[in-house]
Amino acid sequence: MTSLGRRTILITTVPQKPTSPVVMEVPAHVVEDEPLEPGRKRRRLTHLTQEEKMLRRKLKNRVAAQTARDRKKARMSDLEAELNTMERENKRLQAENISLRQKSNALFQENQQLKERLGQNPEGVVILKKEHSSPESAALNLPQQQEKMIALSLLMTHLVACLMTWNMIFLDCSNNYRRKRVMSQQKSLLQTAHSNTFPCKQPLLTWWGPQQKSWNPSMNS
DNA sequence: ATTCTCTCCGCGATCTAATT
DNA sequence: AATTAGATCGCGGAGAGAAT
Repeated sequence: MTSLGRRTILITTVPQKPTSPVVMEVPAHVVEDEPLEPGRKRRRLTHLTQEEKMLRRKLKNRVAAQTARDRKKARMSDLEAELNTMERENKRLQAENISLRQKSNALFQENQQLKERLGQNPEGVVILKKEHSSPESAALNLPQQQEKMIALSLLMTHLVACLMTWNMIFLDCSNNYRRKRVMSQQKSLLQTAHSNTFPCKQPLLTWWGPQQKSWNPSMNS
């Protein structure tokens, strides 16, 4: 226990709105806590009267309520920042997806044209006849076997390119799907911030504290 | 001037977990 | 099991600013 003098406690939590701050006269020994003994989490208040306990309770509750509000505000602020970041990323990925689809279509068209020029049948078997040899190879006087090899390697290159492009699109789509699911989880978290039936078993966010950007509690000192 | 909306705050009730 | 300190929730009052 410390001094027995009375102390004026001035509580102003919102500096920009200093409307009628609560001024209370509280005996110092009611609110001034000595450090807890090691291992102990709660202090005994046997040295206080019932009235002092009520007073202390009100004061502590007031501070706790303000702390809880600050904590909630910080959580919401962090969630909103994260939501904005994810929305921007989603837009970027959608644009990239469109661009990749366009490239894939262009490559597919080019591949079709090359197949037609080579006289390929639907099963993919190349039928090269002497009268179908290209004017380019005729001009270069390339042997028919050599022309066949070039045509085959061109075909293979384009097929591999098509395959890679489609693979990229598939991966991109699945990534987008995963991101959308995370975003919807975040939104539902915003809506049920204080619900007891929290849907995620593994919390996505770290707990409120000095490690967060928005840590700026307007605590009563 | 009055009404409406938003934000902040304090309080009582209730819940949770530590302590006796 | 009962008690109790601390945390959280929901409500209502007060003030500020916008809308009418």
